[in-house]
Amino acid sequence: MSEAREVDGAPKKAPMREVLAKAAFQLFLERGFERTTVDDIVARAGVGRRSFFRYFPSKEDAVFPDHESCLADMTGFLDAASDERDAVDVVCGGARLVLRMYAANPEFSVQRYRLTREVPGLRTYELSVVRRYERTLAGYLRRRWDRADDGALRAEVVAASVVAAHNNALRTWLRSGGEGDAEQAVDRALELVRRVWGEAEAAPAPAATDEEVVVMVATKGAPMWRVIQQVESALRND
Amino acid sequence: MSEAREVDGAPKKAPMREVLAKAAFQLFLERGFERTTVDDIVARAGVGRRSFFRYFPSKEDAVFPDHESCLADMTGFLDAASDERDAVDVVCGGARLVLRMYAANPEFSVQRYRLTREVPGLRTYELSVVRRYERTLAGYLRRRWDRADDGALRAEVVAASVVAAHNNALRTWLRSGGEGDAEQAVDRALELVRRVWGEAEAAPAPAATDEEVVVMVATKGAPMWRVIQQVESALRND
DNA sequence: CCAACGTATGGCACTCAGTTCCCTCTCGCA
DNA sequence: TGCGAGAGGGAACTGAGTGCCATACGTTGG
Repeated sequence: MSEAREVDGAPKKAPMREVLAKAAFQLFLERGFERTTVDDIVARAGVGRRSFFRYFPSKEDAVFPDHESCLADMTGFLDAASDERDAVDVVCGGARLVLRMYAANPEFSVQRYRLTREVPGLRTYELSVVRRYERTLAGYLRRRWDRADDGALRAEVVAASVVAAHNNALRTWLRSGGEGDAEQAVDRALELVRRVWGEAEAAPAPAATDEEVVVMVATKGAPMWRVIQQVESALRND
Repeated sequence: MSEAREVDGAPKKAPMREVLAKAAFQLFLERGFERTTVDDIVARAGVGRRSFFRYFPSKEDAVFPDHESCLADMTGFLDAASDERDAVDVVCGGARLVLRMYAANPEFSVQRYRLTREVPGLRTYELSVVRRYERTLAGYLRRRWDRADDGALRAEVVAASVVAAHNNALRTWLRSGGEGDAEQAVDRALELVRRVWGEAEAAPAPAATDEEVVVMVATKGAPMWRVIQQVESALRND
């Protein structure tokens, strides 16, 4: 279907930024990223070459037109989060925002994923984007854990873990061609991180007083992460 | 002191790659990275422009001349590691290799750090280098955890955690100007990861049979990472 | 001693990303 | 009608990176 609907009388001229992004992406799919020049893009979009760089600081930016606003969303989300909530939960919520952006346009996301996998320059660019998300999450955690021992260290490790878990689930979903429930897959991956680093339990913990204790027994050779699972299920079971 | 020693009779002509790297780094410190052109570098090195790109695929590569060999070292280290060892321990050992490369030339590392901080292009490039280390570590863990539940996910999360912990300690050391014991600082940071994700205990566990059990008691509201500390000290205390 | 050959290097010209500077068009407003 | 601002167009420039070929040097073989 055509994307230029004129429901409201006057034909809305599509904003130049979107025209450029669409023309660029088409060409990238047709000829590949490196074999497409900026001149090709502006020729197809029917605009001047200078205009491209007014809307995208680099050719790579045209492949990720929506990350800038998503980063702003994440910043707003973290700023608005209550300090009562478990900091790790909040950060996982921030990661979910990114996922939702990908899941909103499955076919576009999958095509872009395939493109990015094959072009080293795009992989590098994507890294710098991901890094900004990670630094945003780490900054939030550092503020929350200001006074804690090794707060800064833990903040960076947890932020990296959340990003890695998110990306693992996201990439699995993208590789599958966008089949299945991406959000559920990411939640499952993030659960691994929350179980290890979260301060509070996922369960609402209805009337548990601080006096309550839990006793657990483990065999001495058990792997730590399995012990953690046991501890967690024991703590959750109220 | 001069670096062209002639101990063995014939004056050894320094290899072109090092001549170029040295000339490039000098100029980057004097004028900054972006205000230095490749022509400037080859002029100072006294060689042809084409030779620069024979030894460095890009201008950025001249800032990180030793990462390629360090990555090869890490790959060799992981390939040679015994499968008996705790996989997380092995990966931490791999990260230590990188640190030792930085610690071998403190003043160079510190100057390069300051340069990298200020130049976005170099930051991005460094990201892609770090990513290759991370993927190497994750690949090792994935092989080790092939048959485990969520092996691939855990591999990526642990690799990201190790890299984040390493980088946190490394950057703290670099910011300090290279004072203090970098290796000790990194070990301390990696300990946080090992405590959470390591399968075995650091202690040799002399004659502990699998029948031995440990009992621990925790208050119900305690943060998970603190519970882990308790479990770990209980398990260690044999 | 010379020829043939592989390798290391220099030089030149080209493509293309990204920038600078300036021009034109249009729209809103006085 | 005039005018200022902002969006877009376009020529020219810088500099990274590549392709192609010429040159120099050391080595091997006759």
